[in-house]
Amino acid sequence: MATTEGTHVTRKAARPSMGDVARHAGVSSQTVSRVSNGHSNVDAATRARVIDSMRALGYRPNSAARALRSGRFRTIGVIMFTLRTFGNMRTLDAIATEAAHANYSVMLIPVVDATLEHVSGAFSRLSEQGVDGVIIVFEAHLLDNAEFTLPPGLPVVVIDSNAGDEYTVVDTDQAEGARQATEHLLGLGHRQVWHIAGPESSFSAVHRTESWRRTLKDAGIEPPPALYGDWSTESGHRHGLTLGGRDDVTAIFAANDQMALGAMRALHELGRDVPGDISVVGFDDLEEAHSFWPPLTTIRQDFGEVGRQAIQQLLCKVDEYGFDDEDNRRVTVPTRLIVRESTASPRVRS
Amino acid sequence: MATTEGTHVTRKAARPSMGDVARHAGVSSQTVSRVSNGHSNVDAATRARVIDSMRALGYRPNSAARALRSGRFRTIGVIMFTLRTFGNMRTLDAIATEAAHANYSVMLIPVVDATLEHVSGAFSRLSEQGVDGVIIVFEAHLLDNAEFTLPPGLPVVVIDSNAGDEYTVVDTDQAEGARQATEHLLGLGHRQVWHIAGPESSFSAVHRTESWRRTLKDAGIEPPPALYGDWSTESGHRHGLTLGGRDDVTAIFAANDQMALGAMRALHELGRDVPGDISVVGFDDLEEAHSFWPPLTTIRQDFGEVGRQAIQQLLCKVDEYGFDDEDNRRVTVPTRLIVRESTASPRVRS
DNA sequence: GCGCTAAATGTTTACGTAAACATCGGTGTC
DNA sequence: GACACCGATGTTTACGTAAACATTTAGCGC
Repeated sequence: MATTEGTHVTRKAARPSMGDVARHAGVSSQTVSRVSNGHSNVDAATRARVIDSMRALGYRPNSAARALRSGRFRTIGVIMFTLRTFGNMRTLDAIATEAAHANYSVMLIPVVDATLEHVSGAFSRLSEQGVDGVIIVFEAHLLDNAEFTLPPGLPVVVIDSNAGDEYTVVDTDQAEGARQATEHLLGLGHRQVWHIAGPESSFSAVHRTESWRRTLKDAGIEPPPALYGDWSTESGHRHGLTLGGRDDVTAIFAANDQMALGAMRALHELGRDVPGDISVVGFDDLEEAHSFWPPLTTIRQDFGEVGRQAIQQLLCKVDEYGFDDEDNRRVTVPTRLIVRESTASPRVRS
Repeated sequence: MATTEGTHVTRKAARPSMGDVARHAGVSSQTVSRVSNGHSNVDAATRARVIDSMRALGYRPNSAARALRSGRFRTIGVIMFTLRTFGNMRTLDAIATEAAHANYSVMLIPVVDATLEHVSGAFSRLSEQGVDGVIIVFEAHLLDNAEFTLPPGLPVVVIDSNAGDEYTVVDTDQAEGARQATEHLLGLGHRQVWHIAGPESSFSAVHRTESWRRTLKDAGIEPPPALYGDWSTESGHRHGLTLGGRDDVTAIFAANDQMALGAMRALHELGRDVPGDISVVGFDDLEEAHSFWPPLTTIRQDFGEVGRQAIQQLLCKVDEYGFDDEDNRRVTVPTRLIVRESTASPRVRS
């Protein structure tokens, strides 16, 4: 067991600073700084000597001091409502990977629930922790009544929401995806497409629903009422029972794969064949979707690209920080129809 | 469009510092510091005045300066191999939430692949960024050949691995879970339980496999060879085709839900009934597991508790940093059998 | 060889905070 | 009423870095 004195010594054996390296290499600490930051105006021999000393002493730059001095943290904050959805997880993964590439770290700020209080808390925690920019992954309207005090001038990119013109927005092309799904079913010969929608509080859900409706209208079909779920398999199951009980339903477009899965379970329970009696299309392309029974036809979102774009847009803003804050873009990432075995042409009516 | 001068002014309108607040409130900056840190030895009236000034000026403490001065960052690092598994996502969610409770931020360090190079890179990025402690979520043996230079003395907690006695380890009780799954099947009357295992490079997988084997032996049954997969539905599907083709197979324990799902798809394709012909048990309890067809009997892991325990252990180490570094514990989180409809008693042989 | 330029390096300083120490009243004790 | 003491507040200083400025040295044209 360590004595107090012992621990004190342990603590004292702190990380070496630039000064230590400089002394070891026989140069000034400013030269060490230049080497550390890769400035060009250092003699090759000197640089090598400094690097050797860094190695020898196990020098690591102190990010706090660096941030204090330079005002840059090389860190971006990510505010997320929940990590529990497939899409958010994939997006976060892409963001973190892409940020690491650019030599940025990612600070994760979870928002437990979508109350104003919690969101404000996240923002304030964020502005205390040092970040150079923020990516907000919202699916709600909360940015509208923007009571939030984001530190003014802090670069922001929003994913999965439409925050008007105030911020740069990156998002999957929800409308395009919903159109692909609906047209795929129409193309197979279905005369009508029913829709299990996501919650009306979600922008992506609303976009998908609107696009489904528009696509039907463009095809001269009067859209039936949408059935609103909450993304869960359970809600898909509930609506699946309703739709499966009707003879005139031959095609269902669910706003995500989970609800599609729940609907398919309901259809199984009702003894309806998928796709023989009813075709089902999902949205997302979960890892497991190709192993559902039957393997699910769905719309693949390119979460990786969304994350990449978000980082790219954000870092571009960070670099030009203070020069042209008003330049907010809207980046749209395309979707892809993945055809599997849950869709087929409708049976010819007897 | 902003002029250069304009932007300069914008930049100049920087965040107020303690000095500004102090001047505004007519006190010394040290008093502001005391208020900011909640020290008790400040007069109530003074404190109120300072807080008012903070509000008026929109003061936010500068974390870089604070960290530089105090040596504490109020940040913990999380090193993860991948965010793309259900378990890791849930664990991360719990860690982030729990950390926020304790007023800590989470810095996410992704490791693209499990090469020594990348892991070292993550560690070095980590030690440059300031963190007070690290949670490592590994499933591989990499910690053994610990070439890695974690900053000495940095508190570490490892999840999902067994890193010997060097670190505190928090993990799901893999052995218990596998035993529950196997005994559930035996209890239903199955005479043999086949196992679709996770990769041998994964500690959790190995634990589950060993426990399955031991449970069978304890029941006086000679375990059949395990079929090794890679966690993916695809590998589950492959082994499902093999097992489904044999008449003597009535019960399958898959090491995770995805492989169970893949196996069930294979069984469907072969026309075998689940659970009529063959019972299937998974491991994890994905959100969707209760909507698989049939709803999957599985072992639920309490990822939330794992995250909570990890944070708790880590913060406890952080607080006693330097006093008793050698106190490494092993925390085990229990599992729970969730019985659904993919398991049943075996059909009586004709 | 003179001065000029540019490259390499050193010196000074400030970033915002909090610990350590200093000061100044007031309060209780005998 | 002198003294010690304590609580509230101010003053000084250092944390590790990098920008700004200063200095030295080498190279080069004339």
